[in-house]
Amino acid sequence: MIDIRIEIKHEIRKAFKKLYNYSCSLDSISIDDTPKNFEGFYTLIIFPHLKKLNSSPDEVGNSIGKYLIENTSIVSNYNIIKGFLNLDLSEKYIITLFNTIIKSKNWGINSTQDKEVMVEFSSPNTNKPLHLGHLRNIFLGDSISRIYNSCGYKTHKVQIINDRGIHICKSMVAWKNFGKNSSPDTNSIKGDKFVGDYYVMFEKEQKKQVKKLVEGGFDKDNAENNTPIMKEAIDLLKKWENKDKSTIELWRKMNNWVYDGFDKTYNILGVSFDKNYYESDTYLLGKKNIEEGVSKKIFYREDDGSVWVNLQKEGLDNKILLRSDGTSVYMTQDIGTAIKRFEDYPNIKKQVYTVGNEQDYHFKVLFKILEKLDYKWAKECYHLSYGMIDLPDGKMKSREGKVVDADDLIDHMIDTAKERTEQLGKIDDFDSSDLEGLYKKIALGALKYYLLRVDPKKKILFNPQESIDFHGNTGPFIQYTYARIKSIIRRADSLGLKYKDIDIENSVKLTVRHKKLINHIYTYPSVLNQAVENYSPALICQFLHDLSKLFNSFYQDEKIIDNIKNETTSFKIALSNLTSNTLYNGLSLLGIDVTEKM
RNA sequence: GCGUUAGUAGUUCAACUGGAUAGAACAUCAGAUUUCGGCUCUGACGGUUGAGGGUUCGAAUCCUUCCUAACGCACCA
Repeated sequence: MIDIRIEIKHEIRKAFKKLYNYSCSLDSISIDDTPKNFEGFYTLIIFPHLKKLNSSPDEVGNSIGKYLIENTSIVSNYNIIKGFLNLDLSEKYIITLFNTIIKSKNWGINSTQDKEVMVEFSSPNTNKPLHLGHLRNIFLGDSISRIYNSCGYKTHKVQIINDRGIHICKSMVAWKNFGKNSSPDTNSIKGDKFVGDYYVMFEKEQKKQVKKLVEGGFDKDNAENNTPIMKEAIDLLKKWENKDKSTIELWRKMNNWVYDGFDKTYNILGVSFDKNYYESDTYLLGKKNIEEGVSKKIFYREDDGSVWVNLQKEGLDNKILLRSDGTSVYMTQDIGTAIKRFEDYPNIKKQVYTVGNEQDYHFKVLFKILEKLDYKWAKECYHLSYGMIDLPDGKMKSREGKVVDADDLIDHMIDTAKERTEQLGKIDDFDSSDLEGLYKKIALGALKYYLLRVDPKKKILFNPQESIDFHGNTGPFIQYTYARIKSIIRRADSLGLKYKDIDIENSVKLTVRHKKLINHIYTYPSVLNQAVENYSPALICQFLHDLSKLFNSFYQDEKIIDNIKNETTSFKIALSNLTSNTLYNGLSLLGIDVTEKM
């Protein structure tokens, strides 16, 4: 596909040369979209060139405008306002664009898969169920990997599961003490919820015991590590590290409950992973890599035995890599995991870590360390950092139990979707299993879109009312537009109207709405490129919302299947069909399903 | 204290990386359906872009000083 802007830039450069004997680079020519309230599609900004041209904006605008009309087939008209030259695209050119899109079959999709990329996301701890924060992470990571995929990359979706450490031992202790051999099955609740409840139980009991100790004269910091129940947890962690059989068994059992629960949630969300990395597998690798770094003098060992890296030259600080007792810290296993991943997949061009912005500094340090260790791929590691989610009454705090549970939220969204859809009463020809699928699609469409439409870097204020809104800039609005078009297509099919593989000739009269719609669809591939470059599904949301508005406006303005049924009718159906295909493709990159009726 | 990031209509978000009169959506108000799906469309209202200073043809965007908020600066994960 040819980028329209670049094509225009080339022509303008030629015009400058020919009319003014003025040479400039393509980059110095800036072409913008023409703002809505002015006539035209693209706008040349003349100001930057005035000095060199030694002329006035009007003069330059007129001569360039005339040149483009006479010497290219792109421009049919122009107007100049101040130093801005607004260019109208010719019908002939728009028709070329239209035919290009029609012939490409899958506009915007690059299925070469000749590059590889790894995307890490989700990566939960195993002591708590997934919450709203995870959902943003999961949707982002999943969407980014889908976007990569449609831009020609083979993608590997992975997560690192924090399955080991004091947190899971806390759940284990609580279960041993209060669990009475119960299980998710006996209590008929999801496994992750089950284990999470024991974690909460631990924290409650811990609080009680700390209070007791403090009353007995302990100072607070000391008390936290000296309660009987905490001692038990620490003891369990030691046993785990020494591979105590019954401890490992319990650990495995509880983690498996959690994985069962996670799988159910992932399943509803429609996300999956190609490979899981487990901290329990990789934390020892990191230690090995660090010892090697010490012997190469990249890291240094303090007298007490702890290992550090000095990053002051890089503008950062010193960072500990191994504790004095030889145990690993977070950074340790991240180093090991990164190295292992590039060993597992030597061809990946890029590794994307989807992790919240609270860890910006951590990843800066990690990538610097990998660079110091002389891994060439270190610069291909990218931290896809995203903002936290705030609730109307403040920040989510998982330690205080102030979280929005993922499953509860989804259930609630599905209920709302059901309620609203029933009110509309357009579902007579659905059977009950269709309906269940329909509500789920709408609910998740709303939720995914709501969390993806905001620039990842920015924090999100989660407003429960707005998140389940189906009007305006929302997922269901776009799903509705799709369903609406599909209804037209069904009708066209039943009437035997032709709209596929048509070649539009000049006999079709294009309106401004047609032209805007075609131009918009034509830019889809460049939107995808931008989305990849900026790691931003939000750009796709915006594109789809604009596309839906353009279509609905066109739909309202004129009858698509009219009585005339000539080439123009075919064209309008084809344009609708093209719109629905693009909506379908775009939504699928957000992980949002469409529905033929709703 | 130091560092990072942010602050835009009443609210939630945009602004093509320095371009025009800062755009959408929600909410509010006024309209549109003998019609292919009204979860739609067309308008109106709404702004000193946190504040001041600077850079230039031109600043929400770059520099600077304040103010406010979040996060980070652990032998936590």
